[in-house]
Amino acid sequence: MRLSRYFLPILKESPADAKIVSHQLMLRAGMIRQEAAGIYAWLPLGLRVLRNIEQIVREEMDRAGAIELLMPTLQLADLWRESGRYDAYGPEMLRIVDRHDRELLYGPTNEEMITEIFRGSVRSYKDLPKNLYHVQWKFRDETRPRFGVMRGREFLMKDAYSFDLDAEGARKSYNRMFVAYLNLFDRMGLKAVPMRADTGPIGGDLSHEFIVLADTGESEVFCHKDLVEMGAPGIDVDWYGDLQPLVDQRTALYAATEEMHDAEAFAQIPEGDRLSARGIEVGHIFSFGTKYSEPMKAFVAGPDGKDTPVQMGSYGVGVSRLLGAIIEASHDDAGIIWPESVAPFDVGIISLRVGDAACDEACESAYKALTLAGKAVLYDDTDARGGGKFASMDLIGVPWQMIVGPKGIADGVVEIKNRKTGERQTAPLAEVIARLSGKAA
RNA sequence: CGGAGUGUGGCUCAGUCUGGUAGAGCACUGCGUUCGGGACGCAGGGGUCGCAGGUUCAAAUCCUGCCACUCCGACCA
Repeated sequence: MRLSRYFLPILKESPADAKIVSHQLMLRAGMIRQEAAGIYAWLPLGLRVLRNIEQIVREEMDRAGAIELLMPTLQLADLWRESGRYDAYGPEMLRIVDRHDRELLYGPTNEEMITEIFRGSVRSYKDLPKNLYHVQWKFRDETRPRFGVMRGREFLMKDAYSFDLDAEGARKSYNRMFVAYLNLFDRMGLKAVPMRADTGPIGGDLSHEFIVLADTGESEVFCHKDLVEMGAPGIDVDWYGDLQPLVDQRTALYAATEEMHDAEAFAQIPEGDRLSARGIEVGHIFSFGTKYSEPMKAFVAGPDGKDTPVQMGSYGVGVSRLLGAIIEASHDDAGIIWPESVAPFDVGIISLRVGDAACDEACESAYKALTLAGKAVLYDDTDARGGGKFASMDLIGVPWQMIVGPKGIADGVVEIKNRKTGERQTAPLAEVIARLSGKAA
């Protein structure tokens, strides 16, 4: 993408409304624009990152055996009356009436609808287990939206729903998601710690929140510090085998959110290993048995031919919130430092002298070669001054930056800079192109 | 929902107390000089001061009502 043809409204000053660094940087980098309290338009740069994150989530869900579909944002009130949640949910649910006076709602979550879809098609235990998910916009009418996309009213969520014949199967489904979540957050460069969590209005008995530690986080959390550095299991796991040991490994040590905190148990941990911190909830998984399948009559025939309500679980990832979480975890004074896996562009090319024939030619050839190699390239071909270009490229966090100036080109070399380490080297143009072409996107 | 604030050009804000021709910086447009880490000069364009009423010779400024947004708290898979 040539910057001269792109839409990238960068702000030099930080809008006064933004109180936390991720919100400020998203606004300054021209990723989002607020349209109403807790409601944002996603500008091109923000959308690119959102899509990258979404794609990682999707890949890890698919790998763990979940199947993607897409449910609508609007749902019938009657569906929610079946589970009893239409009245239970309260003013956080946005209720809408259509021209025929039919009561609708903008979905805050989809347990009811997925249960309705499931019961309409599945009759036999032989079709189990199943895990269906989608990535869709949700709306929750929070009394006080804040912190940009971290607590918006409209937000993008991945929600998966599992269906099993019995509790043992449900536990396996839960474990698959547990492991998939560890991998998915790891791929985004995040250290997310699973913690025992309250089930809230979703209900159920087993639940973990995945928490990214950050001072600006909204939740107070307590855990053993070793959990933070425990790496992800990796993708080479036997998804339909026994995942319990992997899960046990991560749940044996103490970790709980404020609601589930047990001060006595926490005190048992050696003092130096205790971690009391704030965190951002980026995922939340639940196992809730027959809470919805029972009242909504989602039954399957078991081996004995008798109908039994299916065992369910639901598994959420706050996709739009993750942008905020990643920025909170990875930035410096100059701006965002995107992990390469989610960066909006892989490589930035900065031309220091637009109009200089040799300089233009070098930039064009690099731009062409890298684009053909499948890299997402942001080519700053504007005639702004160097300093501003460096600042912008750093602000939006492009991981690799290639700096092309007339002085270097006279000797056939360009400068290459890594956003994260700040390391800069000078090397021949062809060599730099070859190196950057080979880097994993 | 309780408490506290803010709405003035695209952005950050001054001006409001004490009514009297709407301002600054950044951004933008044109010309010129510049050019290796946010340049400089000159000349420009752009705002019914959140909305509606009221007071007044005169309202961004005073009064009333409404709307929107922000912050602290409560709330929140």
